[in-house]
Amino acid sequence: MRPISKEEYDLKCSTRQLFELLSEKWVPGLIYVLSLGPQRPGKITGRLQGISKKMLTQTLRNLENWGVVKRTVYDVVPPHVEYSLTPLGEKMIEPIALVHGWAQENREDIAKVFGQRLTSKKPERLTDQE
Amino acid sequence: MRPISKEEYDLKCSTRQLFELLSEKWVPGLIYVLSLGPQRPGKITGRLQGISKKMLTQTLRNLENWGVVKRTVYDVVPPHVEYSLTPLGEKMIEPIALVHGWAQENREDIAKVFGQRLTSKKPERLTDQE
DNA sequence: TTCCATGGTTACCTTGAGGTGCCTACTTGA
DNA sequence: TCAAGTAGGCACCTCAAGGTAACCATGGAA
Repeated sequence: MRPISKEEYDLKCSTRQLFELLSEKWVPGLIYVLSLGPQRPGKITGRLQGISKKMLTQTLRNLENWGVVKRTVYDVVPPHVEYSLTPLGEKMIEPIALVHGWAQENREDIAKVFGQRLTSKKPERLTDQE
Repeated sequence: MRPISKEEYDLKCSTRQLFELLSEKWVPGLIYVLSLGPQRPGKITGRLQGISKKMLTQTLRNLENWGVVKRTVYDVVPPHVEYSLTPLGEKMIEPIALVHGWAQENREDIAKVFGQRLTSKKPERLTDQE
């Protein structure tokens, strides 16, 4: 009935690991943007509202080391660099797309929760049990 | 062809918001555990390897404020408290289950990436472009 | 000869998420 | 009278994620 198996949510649980990977602030966004096709850094910055140059480079460097992203340099001037997904990266689109699809269908609910989250960072029970 | 729409990944993008919600360390795990049925804190701690008492309470309190989790107190002694998902919480199972399912099918890939991640926290280009 | 665009690197700093430990309150049982 | 189990609050601390800003190298345009 419930859709999730009873597997322990332990440190070696792949679900937990995946969430840990995807919880790095710019990772899902970057994979998402690159899923639209190979991109130059400038373009990526334009599409990822709010990312700084440092975080862009850093996250790309990480994804590169993980084998998720490929960096291609064209030896011209001014420098021309392009980032694209590796086959492994292409695979990672799927879970992101799944979440994306769900998020689109449940905008209102997310907005509701997200609003609550913003207004009460410090946890506080709103209505006290009597 | 590509499964993700061209919607900007901006601050109001529900996908981004959802990832932000789910990236809180214990949130997916807690929703997952509660998806197995209402649970008492002791039981939850047992199932969520590594969570501290403080983080359990804090995360539960947050989820409660967001309307995702319901807290029920039975006035007996010793105290008996139970946490369960609200209808909204039940809805949130779905994206988590989707990621969960994908993670199960792609354990090896995740392990590969996750391993890389652990060995190189500080980003460093492994092979230099010549 | 100064400026711009490109793609980075580096040092520095702040913030807050998350961890540890100790305290309370209640009642039952040894 | 003291321990133990239950639920949780509170103070404190640390580490690292992530932000800002300045700097470098290059060559063509103005």
